[in-house]
Amino acid sequence: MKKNYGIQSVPRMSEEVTRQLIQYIAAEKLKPGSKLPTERQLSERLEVSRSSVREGIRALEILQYLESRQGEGTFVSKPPPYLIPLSIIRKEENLVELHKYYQVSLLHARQILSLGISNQISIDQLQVDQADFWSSFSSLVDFVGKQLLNNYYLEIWQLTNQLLESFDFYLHVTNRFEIDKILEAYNSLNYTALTDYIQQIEEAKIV
Amino acid sequence: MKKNYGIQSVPRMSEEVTRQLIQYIAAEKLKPGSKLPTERQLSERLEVSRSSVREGIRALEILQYLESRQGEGTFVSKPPPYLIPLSIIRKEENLVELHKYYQVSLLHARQILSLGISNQISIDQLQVDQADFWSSFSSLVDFVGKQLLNNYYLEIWQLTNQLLESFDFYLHVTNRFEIDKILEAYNSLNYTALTDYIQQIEEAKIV
DNA sequence: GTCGATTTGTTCGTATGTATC
DNA sequence: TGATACATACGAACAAATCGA
Repeated sequence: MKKNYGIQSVPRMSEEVTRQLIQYIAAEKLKPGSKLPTERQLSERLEVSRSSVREGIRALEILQYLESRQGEGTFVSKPPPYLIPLSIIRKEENLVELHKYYQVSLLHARQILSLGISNQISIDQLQVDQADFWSSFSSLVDFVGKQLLNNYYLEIWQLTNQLLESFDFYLHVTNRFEIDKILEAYNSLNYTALTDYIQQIEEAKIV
Repeated sequence: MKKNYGIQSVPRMSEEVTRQLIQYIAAEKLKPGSKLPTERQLSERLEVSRSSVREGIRALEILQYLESRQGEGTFVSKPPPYLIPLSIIRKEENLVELHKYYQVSLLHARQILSLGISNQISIDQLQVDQADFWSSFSSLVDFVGKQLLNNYYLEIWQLTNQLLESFDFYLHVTNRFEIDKILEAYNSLNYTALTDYIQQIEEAKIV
C-alpha cells in the first residue's frame, strides 16, 4: 500500500533531472554561457532516458535559465531565476537568500494594502486570528489583493509568501508584531502609519 | 551567412505546443481544475509526437500553470502566470494586460531607486541619453539595481521592462517626462520628489 | 567548400504504473 | 477483480544544425 504521501506520490524523472541540473550548475559554479554535458551523457550519468532529460531541460529553458541550440549543445543562459518553484528547490535553508524573498514579499504586501486603502476596499468581512500575526497578515493581503484590478501584485506576493512559509522563514522573525495596528491603520485610511509599520516589519531581526 | 541573432531560428515543436496550449486554454476559457485533452489527442491534433507534447507540458508545469497526474490526465492548475517569457506569449498587444506589467515595473523601479538613494549609490559614472526618456530611465534603474544586495528587485524589473519594450508599450505612453528631474531628485537625495515623479509616470495616459 | 563527427530536434513503438469505475 | 483510460518512461532511429579538419 503505497499512497500519496504529501505533495507528490512518485517523483517524476524529469523533475529529478531538473533538480540535478540546478544542483550540478551550482556545484560546478557554471557561469552563463557555460556548456552542459550532452543529453546523452546526462542520460547515462543520471540513469534516465534521453526523453526524460529533455523534459527536464525544457522546464529550465522556459525559465530562461538554460538554452539549448541544435547542433551545439545546452548552455547556461542566466543566473538562476528567482522564480524557481518550491518543488524544485528543496535545498537547505538559506537565510540570506530567503531574506531577499522576504523583502520582495513585503514590497508587494505594502503595495497591495496601499492600493486597498486608496480604492476603498473594505475589510469588514475579514476574519483574522489575533494570535498568529503572520497568518492573519497573509489573510489580509490575500483578501485585499484579490479585489485589485492588477492581479500581478498578488501573484508575486503569493509566490514569495508561499516560499517563505514552506521554509518556515517566519519562525526566524523574532520581533512580535500586532495585526491590530495594521488593521487600525488600514481602516482609518492612515497610509503613513501603515507603511511605517510595514517598514518596521521589514527591518525585523532574523535569527 | 545566416546567424542566430536574437530569438531563435527555427521554432521548436515543444515550444509551439506550449504556445498552443496557452492559446487553447484562453480560447476555451478553461478554469483551474479543468482537464486538458490527453497527450495522445494533443499529439494528433497538433500533429506532433507525444514526446514533443510532453516537453511542452513540462515547461508549463514548472510555471505551475499546468499539473499532470499519472492515470488521470493534465489539468489547468492556476491562472496564466504573469511570468510567461516573451518567446511564448507573442499574442496580440493587449494594452490592459500590459498596463499591469507597467505598474509592476514601476513599482520595482521606484524601490530600486529608493534603495539606491538610501544606500548612497552614486550615479556619477552613468551616461544617459537626454533625448530618450525611457532608454535613459532604463539605464538608470539597471545601473542602480545591479549594485543592490537584493537582486530580485532588478530581476523582476528587467523581466517586466523587457516585455514592455518588446511590445513597444512605451510608445503608447503619451506624456513626456524628463530624465533630468529624476536624476536631480536622485542626486539631491530627495526621496519624496523622486517618488512623486514616478507616481506621475505611473499615472501617465496610455493610448 | 566538402565531409564527417557531434549534438540537439523529432518521431515512433512498446512497456509499465496509476487512477477510476 | 477486471477493464479501461491515461500519464510515465525507455530506447532506437533518423533529421537537421553546427563545427572543425
